[in-house]
Amino acid sequence: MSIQGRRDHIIEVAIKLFCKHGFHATGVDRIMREAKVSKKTLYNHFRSKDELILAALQQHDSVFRNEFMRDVEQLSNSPQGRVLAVFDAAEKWFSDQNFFGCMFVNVVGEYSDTNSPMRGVSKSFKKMIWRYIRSLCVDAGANNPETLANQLALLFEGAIVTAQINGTAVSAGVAKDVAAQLLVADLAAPGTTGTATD
Amino acid sequence: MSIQGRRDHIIEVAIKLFCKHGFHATGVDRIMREAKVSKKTLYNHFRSKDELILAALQQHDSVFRNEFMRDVEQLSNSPQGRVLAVFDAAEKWFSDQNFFGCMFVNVVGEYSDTNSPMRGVSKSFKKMIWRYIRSLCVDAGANNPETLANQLALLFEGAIVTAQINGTAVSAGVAKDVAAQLLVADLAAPGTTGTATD
DNA sequence: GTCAAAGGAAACAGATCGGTTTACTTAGAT
DNA sequence: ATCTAAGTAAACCGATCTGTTTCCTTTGAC
Repeated sequence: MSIQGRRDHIIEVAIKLFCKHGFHATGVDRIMREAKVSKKTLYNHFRSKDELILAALQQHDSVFRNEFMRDVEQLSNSPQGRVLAVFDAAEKWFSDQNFFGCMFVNVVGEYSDTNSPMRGVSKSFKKMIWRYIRSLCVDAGANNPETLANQLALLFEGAIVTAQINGTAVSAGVAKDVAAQLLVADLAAPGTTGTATD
Repeated sequence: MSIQGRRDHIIEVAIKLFCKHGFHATGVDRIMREAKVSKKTLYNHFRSKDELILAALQQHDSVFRNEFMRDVEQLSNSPQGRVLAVFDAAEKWFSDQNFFGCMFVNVVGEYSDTNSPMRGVSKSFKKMIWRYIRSLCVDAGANNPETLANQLALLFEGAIVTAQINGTAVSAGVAKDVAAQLLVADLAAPGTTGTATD
């Protein structure tokens, strides 16, 4: 296996374990055992467990972003339909066998220090999601895309956590219903300027 | 100090540490040190760390429930105002120096086993919140209190997580705006029967 | 074929983990 | 005053934690 492929494999295994068991509960020994890699190799690729966590978060950001956007765009072709398709993509995500909530929410629960690099990655991930939703709102012709994106992002977040705790994907449908109401309300509304929440 | 008071004091310290640093990251040594209690005493009150975690969750459930409901009821006197006051109480909560997100969301991120007692406590906490919101909706004369409660609970959850990640309380205001729209829409709607999401 | 870089297995280090035990002290009810 | 229940401090247990080191094998470029 190539050197980069090995590194990616370690990260992939780490992501799975971090999502399932959390960050402090997942030891380096377990990651190397399940990745079938020696400890020396792991520490040759990552200077510390914290750096591996950061690399895992960044990789997950990239992978999730691509898969999620692809799903949304495949689920609907109309601009307004895509705004709502966010919640269909969410439902698919929640239904996955390996859904354990949002990795970026989970990491923030274990690292409360505001200056922690993990929190920085989480914030930027959520901002990326918000920008994506906003772009969908703009494409849909929203009068207040920023405000609408704030609202939809909140629904999205709530649906994730609710699905995680209750172990069902139905929250995605609830969120989608609200999203549809908010979208039609916005399209009928006068164009006042909204602001971002972050 | 009374025997019950000592037990409560340990739990209180444990809650603070679990919220701030997470569950796996908080060792019993640190809890006993900060509670100024010997290890023998701690294990005299709790058979294991897991039992202490459970006791902390249950205690937090009770304390939070009472404080939150009191806040909501103090923030508004009208039935419809109280539905929205949920988000004013949330804003107050998010603004607290010691706000580190929802303890019940955080614990689920560290214990993914569906049969874990921690997850059971989390589910029942969220169900309690949902029932409270529903009762407020009923009092407000909602046509579809169950559906409306599903929607408002989702917004509530989203506001919590967003406040936790971004470190600001503005998400409460966003959620409140949406809640107001949903409430007026419900009051103007025909009475179809909704269902719970859990 | 040779040589260097990388990997594997395992021992090792020092700290911390959850949890038990020992020996001694305190406080309260009788 | 006495006796018991509960407390403390600290040693101790085996396991696990992150991270390093040693020694030996593999592999790929030249």
